[in-house]
Amino acid sequence: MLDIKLIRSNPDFVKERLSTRDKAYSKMIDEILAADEERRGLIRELEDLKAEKNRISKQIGILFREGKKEEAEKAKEEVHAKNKKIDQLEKELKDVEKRFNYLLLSVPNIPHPSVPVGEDEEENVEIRKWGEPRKFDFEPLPHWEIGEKMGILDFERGAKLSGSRFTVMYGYAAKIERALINFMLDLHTKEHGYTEVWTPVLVKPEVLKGTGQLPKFEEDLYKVCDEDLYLIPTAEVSLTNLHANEILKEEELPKYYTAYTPCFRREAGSHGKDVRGILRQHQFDKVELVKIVRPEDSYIELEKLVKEAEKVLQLLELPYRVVELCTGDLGFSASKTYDIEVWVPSQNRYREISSCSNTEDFQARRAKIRYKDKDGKNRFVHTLNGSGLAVGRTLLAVMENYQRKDGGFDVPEVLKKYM
RNA sequence: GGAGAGGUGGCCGAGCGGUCGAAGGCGGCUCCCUGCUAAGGAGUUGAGCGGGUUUUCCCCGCUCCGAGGGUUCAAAUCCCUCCCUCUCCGCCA
Repeated sequence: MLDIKLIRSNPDFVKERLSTRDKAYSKMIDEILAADEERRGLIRELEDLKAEKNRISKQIGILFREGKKEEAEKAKEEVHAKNKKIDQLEKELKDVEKRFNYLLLSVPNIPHPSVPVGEDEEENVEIRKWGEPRKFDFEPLPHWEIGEKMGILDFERGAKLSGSRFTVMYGYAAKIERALINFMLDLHTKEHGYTEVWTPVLVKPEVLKGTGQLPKFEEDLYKVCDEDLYLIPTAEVSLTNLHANEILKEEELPKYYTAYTPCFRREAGSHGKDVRGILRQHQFDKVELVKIVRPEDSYIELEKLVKEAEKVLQLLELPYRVVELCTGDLGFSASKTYDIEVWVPSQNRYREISSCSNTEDFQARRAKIRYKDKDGKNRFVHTLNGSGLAVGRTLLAVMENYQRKDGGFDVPEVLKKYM
């Protein structure tokens, strides 16, 4: 959520920055300003009325004590009239505020000035590459063929149980999945200073509002039908909201959290995309990294975060590249995002395996995560999140990059002690 | 799921329908005292919003005592609904 005071005081700046994402936001800012104007007018009127009412009410107490019954009764009449007006204005205010809040919650974050301007992923900028894609002396197979031949990936039974984009893994695949999770968590907790967290995967709507999935992206989420709970699309949701509605002490910052959780996404709107294999599933495992930091540290922390995620691929010896997302490809809550893309031999291209973002105070404002600074002032923290990494996609990358001519594949050295 | 108890400021804990944003204690901060430390003394210390003034100083107002409704001129205080925590029972991985 953007600061309404920023929108109010500098609408042209906000419009200009948001138009790098999509031109349509200009109109939305105007609507917000209009609603804000209306809202504040009502508040002013209401507060004056309430102040007056409170004053008279206090008088009534005094009058009764002094035995001045008639005067008190007269004053009551006066308050009655005020209450009628107050009720009416409050109803109006409620409506305006509902509209205002919805609008404000529907505006995406402002891209950082360093973010390249562009329309879509075509204009993302490659920052660096690591490793050399392997030259095969045979035609590399896609992971689904390797998996089916080995009998460790079962798409048919996945579909039988749950429908398309659900997979069953047996033996080796299941075991590597588990090994990868342990390997990643160990790396981040032992080498990078993260605290391992285990969280619920069903959360309340306000939690999803905090990180920006609601109210705008409800169709991407799975909702439980008998209760007001949603399955998390990423552990970023539960980790970031750990400190919702809290005022932290400055000394407590930064906080580094990592968690393994399954993630659930409806993948509405991606029909026909990546339908084969385990690249895009409704349920997948991910080890997530979340940082809660002081505003002045957040961009240094973002660079560190990307390196920490990259480290996983380096140790697994999987070739990858880092790209910076352009304004048009930036996620809703992000100010700046680096994607890490791993080499996928069967597709002869790099595919996203991690996304690392600084949301600045966008989520902090929504979730009300603050800290008390040295002067005793409450300020919003900055929050960051990144995949460290998407586990299923890592498994797929291992299977394809480490495949052998005989149809099997090798296990990366660092994983062997986890097997 | 059943029975009972309870949800008040960073924490603990009082609270009669008006004088309660809330006693008291702890903690924090500032100052005094002290050679240092400890002890002692004085003061101060919630959040959000709107407005004024203007900027990082303050002033005025509104709202907030789990959440949402209701009664009343007036609710932390009375009533209803919901949520959560604790104890006991039941059920269960």
